[in-house]
Amino acid sequence: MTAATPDTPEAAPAPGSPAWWADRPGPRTAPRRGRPALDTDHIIATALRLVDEHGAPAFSLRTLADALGSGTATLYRHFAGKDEILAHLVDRVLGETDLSDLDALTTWQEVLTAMAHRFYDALRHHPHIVPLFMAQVPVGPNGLAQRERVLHALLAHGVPVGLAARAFAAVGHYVIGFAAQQHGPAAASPDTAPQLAAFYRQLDPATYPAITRAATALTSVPLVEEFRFGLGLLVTGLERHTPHTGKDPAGSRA
Amino acid sequence: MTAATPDTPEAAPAPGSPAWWADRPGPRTAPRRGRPALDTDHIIATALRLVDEHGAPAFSLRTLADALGSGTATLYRHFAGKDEILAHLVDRVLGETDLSDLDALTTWQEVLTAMAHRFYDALRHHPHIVPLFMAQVPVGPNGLAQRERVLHALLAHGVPVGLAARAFAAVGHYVIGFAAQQHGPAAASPDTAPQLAAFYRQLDPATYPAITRAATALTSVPLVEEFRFGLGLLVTGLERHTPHTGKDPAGSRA
DNA sequence: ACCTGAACACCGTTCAAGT
DNA sequence: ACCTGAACACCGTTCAAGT
Repeated sequence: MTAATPDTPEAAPAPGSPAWWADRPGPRTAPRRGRPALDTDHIIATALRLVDEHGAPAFSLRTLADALGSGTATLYRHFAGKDEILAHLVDRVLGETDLSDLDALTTWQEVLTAMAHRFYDALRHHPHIVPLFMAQVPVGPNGLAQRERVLHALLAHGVPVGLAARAFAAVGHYVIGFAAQQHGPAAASPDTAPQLAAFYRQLDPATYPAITRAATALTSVPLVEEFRFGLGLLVTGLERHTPHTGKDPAGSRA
Repeated sequence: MTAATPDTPEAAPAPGSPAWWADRPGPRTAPRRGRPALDTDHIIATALRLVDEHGAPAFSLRTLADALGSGTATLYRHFAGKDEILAHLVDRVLGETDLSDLDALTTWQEVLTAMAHRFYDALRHHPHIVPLFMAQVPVGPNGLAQRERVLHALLAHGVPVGLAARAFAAVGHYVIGFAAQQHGPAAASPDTAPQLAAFYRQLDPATYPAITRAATALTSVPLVEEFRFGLGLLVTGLERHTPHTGKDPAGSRA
């Protein structure tokens, strides 16, 4: 906050927002002396387990406190409220994605594709968390670390910096949108595609001719194949914007 | 439910799910005789206004009933519960997008681009609704009508049916992902991009060199421009998959 | 000093009592 | 027959009272 935004009251930044994360202490781990009754990491890990097992609607501070053998008031000694706990859940899920080997890949296309698939896998592992990714760019410590790694790898492969940033954003949006609609919490079964196809085919072909045609044609296309397809579109489109593909062993200016 | 899914209890389909919409009465408008104290459309319109004005967290059946001059119990005579009302909200927002002129466009590229921009505009008008698009494919009556129109237009321009379905899905996922992260309810200001850029630039360049480089390079890129960029990637990528572009007046085999 | 039971003002949902 | 006030079992959050 240097000088801009003069008349905004900005009473308190919303948990999960950039301004809020900016006020957090860094990635240091043990801020409290002695042994607090409850460990912050332990709280978040338990919360994630509860959401994974019983779904977000069943998650409450009371169930969390019960699982920890504590009371709800105790949670407020570690977090400002429920929203803050949820923001930490999002960042923890992002932290489960290992992108440390991204620099070893040989083309920027592989970097983007690997990043998309691993992010997608993390979201698939925690379908009930997906809605929490809505509504803001995840800029917690883990989210920042991942973003840094991907951008670094793209830049290392000669992708112009503006293109790298927009490519990261476009792929990220695609992955979140895909995971949300195909693996969201409302999907009781691990694979809703067959149900959706059945629903489309059951529609009246007279009123929905194109939908029913498409549904029949799409029978038995695995979800991961559809994911790969859309991702391939983005990568292919990006190749048109790069000075050279990055695959070519002979640099353009060597 | 013909024969499959033998051991699933499937007590009641979740509101908004395909199975749930399948049980809804069609788009007929006046199912009740006489004049009910509360009109269904009026309830949804009021609910949408409340969510738009005060945000989803502040929306409750009690505030809705108050705005209608009624009691919460009365709402249960029109809807099974809050989730059902929210599912109708999603479909109503989709209904605000006018796609009736899609057939007049001359290329499938224009069809996809127009569809994406109009869908995006609808979501921008109702940022608090965006999270509700998570977790399921919107298959309410309006959602189906839009899907039918777009698929029809794509097929009319010679796009193979399998490609049309996957193109629709990929673009839809991209739009939802973009709108969710850039215009979600947590974004108090109408344009969070400057805030995000400021946040990135304030980071320590030593620990986040790539992010800070990218943030500086991306200063003053309008959001709509970034949206257009990712959308262009998808359309460009799709052109590689089509037998002929549909723009070229001379067919590839004439 | 640190923790927390119990209360507060809500919430979605139900149902017996009203008309 | 239709509607709904009032209750039910929750929720996130707070704070005075405990140790």
